[in-house]
Amino acid sequence: MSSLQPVRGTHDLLPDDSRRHRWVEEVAFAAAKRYGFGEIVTPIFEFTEVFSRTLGETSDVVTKEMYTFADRSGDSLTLRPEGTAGVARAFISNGLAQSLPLKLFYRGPMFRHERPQKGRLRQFHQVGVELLGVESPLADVEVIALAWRVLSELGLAGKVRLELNTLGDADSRAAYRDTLTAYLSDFRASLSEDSRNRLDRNPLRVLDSKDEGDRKIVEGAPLMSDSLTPSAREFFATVTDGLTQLGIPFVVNPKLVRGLDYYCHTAFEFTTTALGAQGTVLAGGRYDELIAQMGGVRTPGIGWAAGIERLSMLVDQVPAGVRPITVIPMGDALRAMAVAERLRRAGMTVDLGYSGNMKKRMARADKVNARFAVIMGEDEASRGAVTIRDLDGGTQDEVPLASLEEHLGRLL
RNA sequence: GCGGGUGUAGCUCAGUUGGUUAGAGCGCCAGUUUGUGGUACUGGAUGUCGGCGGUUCGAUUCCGCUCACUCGCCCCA
Repeated sequence: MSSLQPVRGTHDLLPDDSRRHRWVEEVAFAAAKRYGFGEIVTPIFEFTEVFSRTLGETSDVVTKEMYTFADRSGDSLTLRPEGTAGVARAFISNGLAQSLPLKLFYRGPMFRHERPQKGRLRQFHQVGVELLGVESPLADVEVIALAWRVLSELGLAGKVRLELNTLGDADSRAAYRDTLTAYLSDFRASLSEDSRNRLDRNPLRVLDSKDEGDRKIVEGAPLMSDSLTPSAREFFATVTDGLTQLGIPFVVNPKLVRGLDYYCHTAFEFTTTALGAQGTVLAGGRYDELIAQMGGVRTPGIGWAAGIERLSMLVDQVPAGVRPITVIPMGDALRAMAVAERLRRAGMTVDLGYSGNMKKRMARADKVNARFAVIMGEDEASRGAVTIRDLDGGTQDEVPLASLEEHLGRLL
């Protein structure tokens, strides 16, 4: 192992990648703000129990994917594998039950010790939202609408598909779990080994098994929708009606389940076929019992998270950045830097080479995609002037140095 | 964590049926043009042939291990 390689599953974002990454992040944040969300920034590590108690002791994330370590005082800490648990913890720590409903947006790195693949990293980045304190299914509709808005503004509306399901309330889930387990147990011997394990630990997961034999068995399985209590059924109907009224396309997938234990009622996923095995691009659901489970006052919540790397791979092109102005000195480089400073003070983006003759500096201007070059030659200097060259048109004009900002301002 | 594929210059890739100085295109640097770019032409630099070990007179080429990436499973954003 070479120590000059990045750690497995981590990645450097060079300026071009970074521009794309930030753009995705900013589009999401800007949309969230329009829906009334504010940003929350929580630590990237927490006490281990923040995650182990909320995500489910048996979930894969907790049992084998967390970066957990003892710090110098012996506390067990964990690099966050997802964002919701930390937001829930912050909600309790800060007594935010006083200010409901609460709309929070977050972004940043997450860590999971998985086997890396395309679209699956050990340090990856998410944007996400949480809406806390609203019992009504209208919250579900609005939060999904925001997700759809974000994806649309990233130009991905045609590339993703919204799948929706309900996991019901606690009573519905308990009832369904029983009937499903009873059904699957009859086929125990024919199930795949993975699914036999799932049957014991989290039977709902058998539903989305990819094993051929399992799928046949699952086809005949009882559906969640048959076990729903009347109120859970009505809740889900309001969500689907709401999405229909807002013109957001979706398909109900009765086999859609969630990996993390805290979900109930609405579960949804935006998926794509363009990323191989990593088809989920944005996913979320409702978690009414999470905060109570963590020891806070029972506060319903719903949210989603999206993987920035996965979104970035789907995005065709990001808007170009600002084109700079290049200042090219023929003689006194310090004088040029002073002029560059003047232009920057006036709000302009200015590139200034550090060396080279005129030809070199012009070539550099081209490479940084400069819009104009300000040429500071000795001839012009003697007249108190400077030349502005239009790099697209190839034309140039001499203007007084004193009014350079004004001239450039007109041209830009 | 399990199974398959790949690993040669900054990038994309060719090549060596095991044999002396390992190639192309793009990019980079310099020049044709000592005050003018994006084109063209000329020249130049750059590789522990992923790493370690083995077989061999000799390995970038064969074998083993390892690391990384990648595809599928698992899981998930």
